[in-house]
Amino acid sequence: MNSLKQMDRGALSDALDHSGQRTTPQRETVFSVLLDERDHPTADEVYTRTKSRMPTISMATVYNCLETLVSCGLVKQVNIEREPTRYCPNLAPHAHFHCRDTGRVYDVPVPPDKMHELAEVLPGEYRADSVELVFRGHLAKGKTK
Amino acid sequence: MNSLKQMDRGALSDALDHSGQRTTPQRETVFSVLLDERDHPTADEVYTRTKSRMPTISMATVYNCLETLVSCGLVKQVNIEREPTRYCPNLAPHAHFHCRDTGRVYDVPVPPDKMHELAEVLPGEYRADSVELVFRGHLAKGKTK
DNA sequence: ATTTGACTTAGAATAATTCTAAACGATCTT
DNA sequence: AAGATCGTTTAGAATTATTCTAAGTCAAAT
Repeated sequence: MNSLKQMDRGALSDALDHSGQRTTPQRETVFSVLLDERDHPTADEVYTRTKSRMPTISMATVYNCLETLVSCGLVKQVNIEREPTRYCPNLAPHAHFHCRDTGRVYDVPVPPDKMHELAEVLPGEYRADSVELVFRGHLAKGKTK
Repeated sequence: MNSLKQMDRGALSDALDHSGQRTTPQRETVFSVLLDERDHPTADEVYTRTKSRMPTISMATVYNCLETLVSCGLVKQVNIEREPTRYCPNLAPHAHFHCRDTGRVYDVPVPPDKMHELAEVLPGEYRADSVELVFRGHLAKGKTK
């Protein structure tokens, strides 16, 4: 038994079904790990956390599960500066803030109209289907959030 | 002899001096390679191109030179999706467009006011010193530019 | 029951980048 | 000018995130 809420369990099996893939205990557990702590963990961190709930899981499986979740649209990869890929179950459009001090990554909500304005800078021949926006800097004193 | 214009040669030695580093033939040649073809080459591509002008240069030196150029502010690293780091001598603020078909990366000029508007989405506790904006998608038919 | 095919697993392989330690070479000291 | 100094270059080894491989597992379908 993992800690997926009924709603999330449904979303998971729907999405997997929809892309012709199976719901497995490993996939459920990895998904629940991502939902439980939304701090943009790396594959390695996901592995550690998942292993504590399911000690037999392997690193390869964690990579496989993460890839599966990404491919069926439940999870997004967040890549910053060639650091290890991070995983994020926040599907709402948002930007990221990367703290130079701690290396942590925070979600930054972006109003939809701002997102559209952004697209305006693109010359006509470019057809963008995704936009990635990353801020880098420091948090105001002491705020580790 | 490399193909640096007098202006660029000056900018290079100024920037190097300013950061307490030396102007060397290797650094000049790598810099000229970046200026000559602004297609966001990877370190490997820079190595190949540089080697054709300076056959004795090593990969490690190319990495060193690139790092040096980045550290003194003449070149920017462009990281997209954990692909190999690309190098870009365009210092004007700009965004990037990453073509899913060819993998090529194009510069997209961004009006300064748009850049400022962007910062507005950041909650107060975040102090950003850099913004990274990447569009991904396809080029309108046939345009390889 | 057997087969099928997707999934999981451990470990090997890959590839970009960094590290290491030795050699080089220009400038400074005497 | 000879020698010391110190930043730079070099080849190759090391690192590390990720992917690949091939064998094993398991649940559903025949």
